[in-house]
Amino acid sequence: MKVNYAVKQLAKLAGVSVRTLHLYDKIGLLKPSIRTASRYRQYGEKELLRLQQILFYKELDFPLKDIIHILDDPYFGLVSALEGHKAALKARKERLDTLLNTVNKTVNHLKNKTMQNYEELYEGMPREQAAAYRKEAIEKWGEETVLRSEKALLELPKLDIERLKADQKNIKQALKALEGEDPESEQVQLQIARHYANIRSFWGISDPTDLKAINYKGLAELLVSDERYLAEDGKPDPAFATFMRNAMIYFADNKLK
Amino acid sequence: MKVNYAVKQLAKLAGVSVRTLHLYDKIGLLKPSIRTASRYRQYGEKELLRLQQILFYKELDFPLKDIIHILDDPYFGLVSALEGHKAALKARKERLDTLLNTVNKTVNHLKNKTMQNYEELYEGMPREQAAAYRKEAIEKWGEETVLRSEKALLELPKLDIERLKADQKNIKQALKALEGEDPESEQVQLQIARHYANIRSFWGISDPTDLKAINYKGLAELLVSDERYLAEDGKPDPAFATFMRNAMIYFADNKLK
DNA sequence: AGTATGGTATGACGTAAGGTAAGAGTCAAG
DNA sequence: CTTGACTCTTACCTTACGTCATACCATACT
Repeated sequence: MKVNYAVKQLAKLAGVSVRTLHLYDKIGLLKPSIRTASRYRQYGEKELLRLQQILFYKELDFPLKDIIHILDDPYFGLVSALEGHKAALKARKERLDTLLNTVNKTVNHLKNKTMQNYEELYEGMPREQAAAYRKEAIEKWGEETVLRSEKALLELPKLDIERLKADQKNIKQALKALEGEDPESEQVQLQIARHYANIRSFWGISDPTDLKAINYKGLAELLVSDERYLAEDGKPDPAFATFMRNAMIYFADNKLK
Repeated sequence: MKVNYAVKQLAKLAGVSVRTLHLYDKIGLLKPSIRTASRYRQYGEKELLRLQQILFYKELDFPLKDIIHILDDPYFGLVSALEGHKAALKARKERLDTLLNTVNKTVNHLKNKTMQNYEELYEGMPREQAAAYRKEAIEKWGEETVLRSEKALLELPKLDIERLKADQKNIKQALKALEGEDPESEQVQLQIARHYANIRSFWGISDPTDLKAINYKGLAELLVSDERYLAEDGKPDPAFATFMRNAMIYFADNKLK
């Protein structure tokens, strides 16, 4: 009563892939007991047992070359090999401990330099205002985008965020000073371009196609429909809102593709 | 005052190989600041700093692809990446713990099934006799060989060693029964061949060239010069020693190459 | 008998992070 | 002008397979 397994059967039995058995055959780790006339591999019980042993040593992270020796050379120093292996494993574990320590330290270090929470992120705005801001941003760009960007913002070093916020303030001030100019003038458009880049940065959008003209125009409409976005000091400024909307729309239509 | 490093200089400074810098250049991880007219790479201070950062993340086991993103994309979620990495490191550590446990168990299991010490290995012989046996073996085959074989023997499952010992006894008894025969007869030579194989196994010599004819003949001479080697029960047997020596020498001269 | 389905064999390419080597060009010093 | 030290690019090698691509084989169904 001899039992024969085809490659796939043996593979399923042992939980390995057919490719693996092909490989083991080629490197002489596990040869089929026979080949059929059409060169199909046939494995018997002995091979199944050997495969179990192979998998055991493989689980111990022995390279296949060593496993060949372990199984084929009865005088192979198995115990010393295991002891040596144990030492190697210990060393690797210690290295991992060191790594974990370093990673922890790094994370803490970074966290101290980053925003701690959403209040801080939206600081400067009244709480309800921040909530509304967020809600509308979600409506405009979708929840996923906003969450992703917030996550990125929270991980950004404080200085960078402060820089972004400061930039935004500067841009608005520069625009405010240009309020009498033609919204299509080069000076205004330059500031609008800065604003666009800043918005993209703030939302963590690196792929230009992610914030298309249509979105930016939507943001422009948002400006006039809710003056809150332009209230530097809490006081609305509808004239400036309209001015900026026009500049943004022109920018979106002409400079963005 | 600008400082320029050639590849080898930078490599030495940072403790990496030139090939590594070539690779980092090719994958866009660290490009030289300029190339000389003859396409020699030149690195500046900025590149040195970047290399330091690269090595930091590399020590944390980040793949180079990730490091590119970490360094080039300011919106890369570094903290989440680190947290995720920490989780991966923890998982690897736990796996290592499991492995260490298994290895330990395996070693203990094996040790229980193997010889514990040299006394046990040479058991059956009086202690001084074992020491002399060992000393002469060292003279014959060299200390390294003997130590290696003893190490192998000590790691061999008990059953196997017992089998070897039993075989040796059997062979000698079979030869004793053939003492009146022609040493060159096929029956005798068959047993001698078994003896030779046994000796080889016992000394853990798997490479046939390691125990050449000359050694085996040396062992044969040893037999008559010191009858202890044939004293089954402690009583010398010079006639049998001579018989066996002849058989061995014939075997060595004719069957071994 | 022909075909649809699915197992099989072989070979080749790709992976991560370089090591190693080959063949050719470059630089500074003696 | 030669020698030795450097450098360039190209390309193959490593581990333990995964993933095709191509072609052959086997069995069941029509």
